[in-house]
This record gives sequence, C-alpha cells and structure tokens, in this order.
Amino acid sequence: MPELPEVETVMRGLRARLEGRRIVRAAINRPDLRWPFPEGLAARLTGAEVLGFRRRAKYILMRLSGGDSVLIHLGMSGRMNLSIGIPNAAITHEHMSIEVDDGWRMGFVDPRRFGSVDLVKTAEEDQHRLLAGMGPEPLDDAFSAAALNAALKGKRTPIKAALLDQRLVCGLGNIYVCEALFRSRISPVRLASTVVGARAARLVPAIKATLTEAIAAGGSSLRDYVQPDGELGYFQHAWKVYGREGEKCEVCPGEPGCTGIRRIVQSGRSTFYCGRVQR
DNA sequence: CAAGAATCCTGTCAGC
DNA sequence: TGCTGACAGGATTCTT
Repeated sequence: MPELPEVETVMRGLRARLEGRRIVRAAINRPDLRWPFPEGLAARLTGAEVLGFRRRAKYILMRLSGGDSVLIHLGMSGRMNLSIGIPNAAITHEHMSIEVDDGWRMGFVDPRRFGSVDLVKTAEEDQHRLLAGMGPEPLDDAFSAAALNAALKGKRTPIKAALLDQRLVCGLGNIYVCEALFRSRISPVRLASTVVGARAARLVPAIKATLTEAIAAGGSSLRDYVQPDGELGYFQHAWKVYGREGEKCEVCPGEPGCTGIRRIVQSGRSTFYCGRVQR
C-alpha cells in the first residue's frame, strides 16, 4: 500500500489536475469500502469547487467549496486514476469517481476495499476521529530525536512495531520502517525503549531521508500502484533490504560473518534486515 | 493500559 | 493448465 511518500505523490498529482476545477459529476458505485460511504456524498461533491488538497499521515484531504473536506485513505490496494474519456464500466473495482469541468475524471480504485472515504468540516479536519490521535508528521521539525526518545520511553515492544504505531509517528509503513532501520543500522528486534542516544540520533534523520528520497523519486510502488498523472508505467523503487531475503546488503560483501538479509515475522508482518549491520 | 492476534477483502504468485 | 495455499503496502477491533 501507499505509505507516506506514495500518498504525498498521489495528493500532488490530484492537486495539479483538479485544484480550482468544479465537479460536474460524481458517482458512488457501492455502499461501502472499509466503512459505509458518508450519507449524501455524491450530492455534496456535485457542483462543488475543488479548493485544495493536503496530506496528513496517509490520508488525503480534498477541500471543497461549501465548507466540507473529503477524507480519503487508500488502504492496501487503493489508487487514484486520472483520465479523460474512459467510461466507468471499463474499470473494475472503481468504487467512486468524480468528473470536473474540463473533462478530467478521478477514479478511486481499490480491489481489497481496505480504503475509506469520509466527509469532515474543513475547519475540523484534524479533529476527525481518524486523525485526532495521529502522531507527528515525520518530516516536520517537531519530529526530533528528543521527541522520539520521549515517545519510545518505556515501550516494551520491538522498535519495528513501535515505528508502525501511527500514534507515535505517522506515515511510516512496513517498507519504509524496514528501510529506515537499515539506514540507521538499528536492529528491528531491539526493544524500543533502548533506542536512545546515538541510535535515536541516527534514526530520526534516517527516517526523514528515506521518506524525502522516496517522495523525490515520485513515490514508489509495488505491483498495482499507478501514478496519479495517469501514466501507465509505474515506478519501482530500489529497496535496500525490503524483499531482498538471502541477498547481501550493500555494506556486507566481503565482510566476515555476514549471513545475508534475513526475513522474519514480527506481529504478523514481514521484516527484512541485516543481522550483521543492524544492532 | 499495553501488546499481540484476528480481521476485513481480492489478487498474485509459487509450487505441485 | 488448474488448483491450493501463502502472502501482500493498513489499521481497527478484539483478546490476553
């Protein structure tokens, strides 16, 4: 699924194409995704002007004239398609779509239906139940080594699991946690409360750099991600450890005692790491 | 209260 | 080729 960089990329693509346009048509094609679509969503969309977009954590917020914002989460398999002239019937798993006044249409496609759509008053976006408990944005200055230290204090869980907890810091998912831990040379099985001092000082910039580079690359993807500008080809990121079980990590070749990148399961999710480099 | 497991759903891929 | 089982980027809700 889209993690922070992918959501940021999708949001920017939507902004570039839809901001300032008026919605002339809206369609909701099923009653629910993860939760029911909000009452009257199509009516609220139709005729509204798209004032702007922002991202918070892994959510996209589309601000409408009339005081409402649409809150969108892409779930595991969600993607946004921008196109001209493709009829609804041609697209499977397109659960929601809008068309704006220059003919472009946005389709929300989500086979697994873990995504969600809700309406929220623009003035109260951050008080929405899905955003209220959200941790700091990892790219904000407020996310510092000191802040991370405070958040990890007393956490009796592996650092891998802690970083996936969106209340602690938001936007990270399974891939970028693996990558950031490798970059900072911290073992994913290390107890979160012991990530202090030099390790915490390495981890914060590693997270920021990992995310920043991915955003710069235009977001990254696995098999079913489509760039929001409508291009068919999709970008495949070169992960350093994710999905590389058995390979040597980039700092290991020639080093004694290297067993290659390992895959383990932590709280039901795959973790990839190098046991020699990450401590 | 905190931490781990189960859960929602479909598609893909490896192995037989 | 066709079937089966494992697995997939999330995050809420349920159990322990």
